[in-house]
Parts: sequence; C-alpha cells; structure tokens
Amino acid sequence: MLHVDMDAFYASVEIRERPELASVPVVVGGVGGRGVVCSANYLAREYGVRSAMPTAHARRLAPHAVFLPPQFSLYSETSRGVMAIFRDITPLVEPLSLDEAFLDVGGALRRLGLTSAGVGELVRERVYEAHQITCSVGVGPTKFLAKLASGMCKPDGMMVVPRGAVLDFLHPLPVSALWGVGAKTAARLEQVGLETVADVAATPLPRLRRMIGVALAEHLHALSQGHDDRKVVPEYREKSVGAEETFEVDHYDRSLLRRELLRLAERSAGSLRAKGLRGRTVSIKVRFSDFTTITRSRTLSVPTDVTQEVYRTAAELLETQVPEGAVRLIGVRVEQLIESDADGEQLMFDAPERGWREAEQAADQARSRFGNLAIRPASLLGATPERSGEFEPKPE
DNA sequence: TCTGGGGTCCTTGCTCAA
DNA sequence: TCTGTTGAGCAAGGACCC
Repeated sequence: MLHVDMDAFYASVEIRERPELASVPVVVGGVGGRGVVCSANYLAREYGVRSAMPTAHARRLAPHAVFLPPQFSLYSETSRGVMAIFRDITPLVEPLSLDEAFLDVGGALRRLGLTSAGVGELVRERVYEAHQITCSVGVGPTKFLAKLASGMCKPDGMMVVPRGAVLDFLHPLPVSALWGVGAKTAARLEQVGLETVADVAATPLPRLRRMIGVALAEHLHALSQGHDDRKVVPEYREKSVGAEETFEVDHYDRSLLRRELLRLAERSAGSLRAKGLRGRTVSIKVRFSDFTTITRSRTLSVPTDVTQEVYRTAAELLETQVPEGAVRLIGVRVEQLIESDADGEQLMFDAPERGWREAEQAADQARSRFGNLAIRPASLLGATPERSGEFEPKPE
C-alpha cells in the first residue's frame, strides 16, 4: 500500500507558476479579514505559519511573506495530471483530496518487476518530471501505516514501514497520531493517562468503549494494534453537497441572509446538477458571532436538484427555526443523494418542478459559456459579492 | 490568535409503527 | 385494549479530516 501526499501543494503550484517566489516564504489562503491559511511553503513554516491558522496571525509571524489568494482551478488541473500518473501505474487509486491518494500497488509490483519502495520512487520521479512539484510517499502494509509514514518523511521523502516492524514503529507515537484522534479526543485520552499508541493498545476494549464510545474505541483499538483492513476504493460516491460563507462582518438583517441563502442554494443545486445528483434533505447551518453553531434540516418527499426548491426550504428553516442574532456564517447543504436518473419516472409528473429544472439547466449552460455573471436570480442583481473572484467571468 | 470551506462519520434523542 | 420493546427514520450537534 502506498500513500502519496504532495508537499505544500497549493504553495508549490504557485511557486511553479512564478519561480521567482522559490526563495521566499509563500502563504496561500483567504486574504480577507477572516481568512485562514490553506497552504504554506516550508520557508513560511520556519516562522511558525501552519495551515488552518488565521491569515492575520500568519501575517504577524511572517510579515515579509508573499500572501496569495487560492486558485482552485489551477490546483484541480495539476491534481488531475498527478492522479493520471498514479492510474498509469495502478488502476487501484483512491484520491482523498486534491493533493493525496492511496495506491494499491499489489498488481503493479509483478507487472513492473519492482518492490513497493521501487514503485514509490517511480511515482516521485514521474510526478516531478511532469509537474515540477515534489511529493512524499509512505509505504506500509495498511492504509493507516502508509499515511503515517508519508507524514513522517515530508517534504520530498519516502518511508517504508516493513510488516515485521509495525508495532515498534507505532507504539512510541502519541495518541494524536491515530487517525480519528483530534484535539478533543486526545485531551480525553490523556486525561485518563493514555498518552501513547502503546497505552491505547494495552487498554481493554470495554474500558475504551466506555471512555470514547463504541465506534471510535473499536477503530482506535484496531489501529493501535496495527490492524486496518480498509481496502483502496477507486470509485467515490458523494454523500452531501453544500456551500457556506463567512461574512466579513456579522449580519443581523434577515433579508440579506435570505439573499445569501439564495446564492448558496444556487451554488449547491448547481453542483448537484453538474454531477447528475439530487438530494432529499436540505439543511442550513448558522454560526453566530459568539461562534455557537446550529444546524436545522428538513427532508422533502421527493429528491431535488432545483435551486428554487432548495432555497425555499432553506429560507423556511431560517424563518421558523433560527433565532435572531448576529450571524457570521451561513451555509446550505443537500444530503441523502441519489443519481438523477434513478427516479426519473416519478419526477416526470412533477410539472412545476420540471419547469424550474429546465430553466435552471438552460441557465447552467449559459453560465458555462459566458461566465457566472451571465445569468443570476433577479434578487441577486446588484448584490455585491463579498468574496473576491466568486462571480468573476470565466476567462476564455 | 480568534478561529475557512467542503466534506464524512458518529452519538444521542425523539417519534412512530409493528 | 393497553403496555412495553424494538427498530427505522429523522434531526441536531460534535469531532474529525484535508
């Protein structure tokens, strides 16, 4: 099993496009007042800059760094090229995000006459030759071990965890190394004296279940013993599609929040239509100024990909279930997805919805030709986009 | 320091029907 | 007919991942 992780991916792609940045700290992230860091090159990390850190904080740590807004289309294009290299080596590729993937190279070993480490080196060479960016490769008997290894040899490295050395490798690590242990769970485990992976492995499962719940306990206990039978799954099914937005300043105004919901409903439903999906549950998320967050959802009788229907449901939830207050973030998500043609028969009789869908499909086509500003709901005309780039016309 | 955006999965509590 | 149990479906929130 191989885990391949691109090094400081967004920052590396930016530097490839602008080689004069190679010798300076580079930070990619939201450049607005409430943005966070998406990616930082290793020069920036020397100043303590980390991903997910507020950009304002990063600016204080590295005031001389170059700060760039993300260009996701550029990273997606590079990612497609990198994934194609992986698939050229083995068909069993499971992308986890734009910048990392698991590769099951069992079959490729025989075909290429290489060891796993040899395949790892081949991957690294081909990625660098084609895209001028480096990646790190972890090789191990399971997904979890391969992923741990790739994280430990960054940047531009490779690490092999042999089958016979699994427990020696794993047991001295802190509990936070276990996949699924974040800050909260680590604190809970440390509170009862479990500080290393060895401590978790030595804890009886019933005790662990009482501490952190059945599913997580069984998952972590298995990982701590080196057990992880998850296979590489090349085909991927989305379970939800959504969009959310943090405002530059908090908003109380309900009509403004409804307009924002329409914009987000348009993005979510447009994404559903582009992917040939429909969803049955519409949920909204509201984060208030004190960071408390609520979600409210409603399940429809028939799955939809129609903006107007997603918006109507979201707006009703806002009006009837969300208390007044200063709102810093609002989001729309559609869940319980099915393929669009899975229930075509039933929807054919839903005339009003079909009318909206046809209009929206025509608008999607116009937008794909003339850019996002070409067609918008009347109530969004004149509304100032609060985030740069979102509504800019697509370059030809 | 002051916390993005797009997701997944799990737990808990409630309701309803068998 | 009433009561208790169980499981499914739904809703909400939390933690986690990149």
